[in-house]
Amino acid sequence: MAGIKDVAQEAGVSVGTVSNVLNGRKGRTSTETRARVLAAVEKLQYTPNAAARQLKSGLTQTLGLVVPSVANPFWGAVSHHVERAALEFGYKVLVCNAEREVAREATYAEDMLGSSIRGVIFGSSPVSMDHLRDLAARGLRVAAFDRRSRGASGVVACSVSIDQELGGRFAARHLIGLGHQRIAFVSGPISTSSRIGRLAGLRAAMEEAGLVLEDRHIWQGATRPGFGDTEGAQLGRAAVRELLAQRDPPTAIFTANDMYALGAYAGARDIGARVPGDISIVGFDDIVFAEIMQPPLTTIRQPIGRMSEIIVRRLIHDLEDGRRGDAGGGAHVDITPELVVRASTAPPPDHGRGNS
Amino acid sequence: MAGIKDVAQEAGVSVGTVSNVLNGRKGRTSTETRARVLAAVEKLQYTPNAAARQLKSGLTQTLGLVVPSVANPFWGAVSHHVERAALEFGYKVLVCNAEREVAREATYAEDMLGSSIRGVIFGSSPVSMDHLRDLAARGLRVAAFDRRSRGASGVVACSVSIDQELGGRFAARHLIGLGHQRIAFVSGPISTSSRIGRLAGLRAAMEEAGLVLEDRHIWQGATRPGFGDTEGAQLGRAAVRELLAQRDPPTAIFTANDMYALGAYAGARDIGARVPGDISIVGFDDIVFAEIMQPPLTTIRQPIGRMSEIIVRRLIHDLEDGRRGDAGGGAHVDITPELVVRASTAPPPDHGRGNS
DNA sequence: GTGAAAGCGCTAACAT
DNA sequence: ATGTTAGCGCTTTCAC
Repeated sequence: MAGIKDVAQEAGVSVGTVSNVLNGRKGRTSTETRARVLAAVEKLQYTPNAAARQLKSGLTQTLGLVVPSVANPFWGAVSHHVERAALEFGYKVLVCNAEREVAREATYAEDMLGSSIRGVIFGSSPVSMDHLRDLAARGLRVAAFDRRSRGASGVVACSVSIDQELGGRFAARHLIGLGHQRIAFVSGPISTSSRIGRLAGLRAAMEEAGLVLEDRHIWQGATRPGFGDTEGAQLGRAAVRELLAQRDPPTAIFTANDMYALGAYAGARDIGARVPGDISIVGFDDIVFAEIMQPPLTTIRQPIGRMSEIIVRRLIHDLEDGRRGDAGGGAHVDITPELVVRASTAPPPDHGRGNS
Repeated sequence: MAGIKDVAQEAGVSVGTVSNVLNGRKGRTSTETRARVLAAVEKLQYTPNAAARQLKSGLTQTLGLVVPSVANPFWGAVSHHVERAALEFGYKVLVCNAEREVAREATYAEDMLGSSIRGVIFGSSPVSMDHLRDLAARGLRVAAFDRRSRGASGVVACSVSIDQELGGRFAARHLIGLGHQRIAFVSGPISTSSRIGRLAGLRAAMEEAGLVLEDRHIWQGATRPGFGDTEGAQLGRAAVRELLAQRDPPTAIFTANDMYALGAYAGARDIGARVPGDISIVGFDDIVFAEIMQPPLTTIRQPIGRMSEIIVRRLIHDLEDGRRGDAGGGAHVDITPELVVRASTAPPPDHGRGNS
């Protein structure tokens, strides 16, 4: 591995000069020297050592992104958009897959601190606020994606999310408008603000319509460790089977994300129920597969391209302003979600016979 | 950010001692000193600076993983498994998303070289062998996943892949056994060894059965830059529409991966063709969605858990043995793929009327 | 315009 | 058992 010294020697100049042509202001080296240095760099296949560079300068042009599960294409898409947005500012992004395990999230955060990464975007996940507070106290700029910075002002530098509750309302109103009265909520652990919000929206809209969301219709699956890839789909599948086995089964299901919804399709098929004939399903996120599924899934879309851009811009701005503490502390941007009606929803089977 | 000096001062010892208790052999510090140091670390929330540490030691416990597209859950799953396998050896993995762009792949590789990452696993993608050769020459250990190290012995330290051609044969034989005679191949650019191999297997099996794979049945979509997330699905969708519009349309389609197959479902639906009634579809990879789709997709499974483990183990072993050059140069492990028959395949529509 | 030299935070010899 | 010190490869004043 060639070092800067080798380059300097090869070009017959000092290391300082090499460093200058490589990243000092333009006017500080003669065209001729510069050419010689560049030639040497080329010849020696020199790659600057990032560790040394950042040790000296103390900062990295890298953002961390912690996502709960790469198995969910929603987060794959988020990674993609965040990466793209960061690139425009000359930043790289280090994507960490926490697999919805708090311990891994913590480990990664620790690593980042040690890697001079100064800004991290957390995707919705079960990490505790205390933990984030701790990180923030140690100098890490924390941003939240798809997760509200509730309460903890000063901890989260900025956050973006859609209005989760509104998303829940959109789904509920659509279903209620179709004539559904017994709507179930299917989710993994309801412990993130996004899931809590979605459920709250569903409940609120139902109550406004004079309906009640029964406890037995809130299906909350446990995340089994190592469930990995198939988690969401498996959970959704199991949920439908159990829900439809009830005495007074729901006629519609609203799921915490599209993965559960897709799994719900499989569950419905398992027991011979048709979507949307026997059971209507509304998902959340609008992942690529939503449109391709048969029937195409009605879902709540999150404009992740825009959201990614906003969070990246804010975080970097915040980082480079360098002002600690209160500055933009807790600035939250709320985005309006969008209901995408496709073919997984229809009036309930008994519609027009027993109701209204 | 507290440094090792602060800790030393707080604990009333020297930096060397702190370093020792943090990572020197156990016996070299008194229990009492160790306790004081640890207390100081705790109090100051000290996090060792990774840059400095690796600058000194010269090596990182980090592997790079370059995947062609996080939008394809197959690669999401691979990331997951590689990460898990690496963790067992105490390694982290830096996942890079090349988006099937050679330039990005190159940029990432450059970064890794600069970050003291010494081993990188490349997922199948269109990078040129020359480029890899260059990286290898500069000291990076290169491993290939799902891509054969054809020709270039000495460049790729190790590689794992399924026997692509055999996979193609499995798909073809299944289809031929069902009575299909006109089988199409749907893919993006056929430029990776994996795709080339799959196509070759299809062709070989057809020829063995006395069938011919017509050129017009090889649908090779161009990857449009920025097509991003939906690339595969979109391509598959367009392919089916075009293929079925031909005068003598294929009765079955074998796709280069499941994403294309899923898109193909949508394309079939667009033109009112039923799967498998009017057109049979066989995918490749067996991503989570394959089972959930309606109808469940017949596909060729790659045992990625096992493959990830093998490649990680080999790469790390190779890295730690430190022997340059010939050592295990080009060691390739071939895994047998598996045909998973589900419901997207059936005899061709005219079966029993015009044939055999 | 270019060279010399002082560290960045840490580890590993080497003293004590 | 602990302290001292010399760098790792680079950037960056500061002289020349």
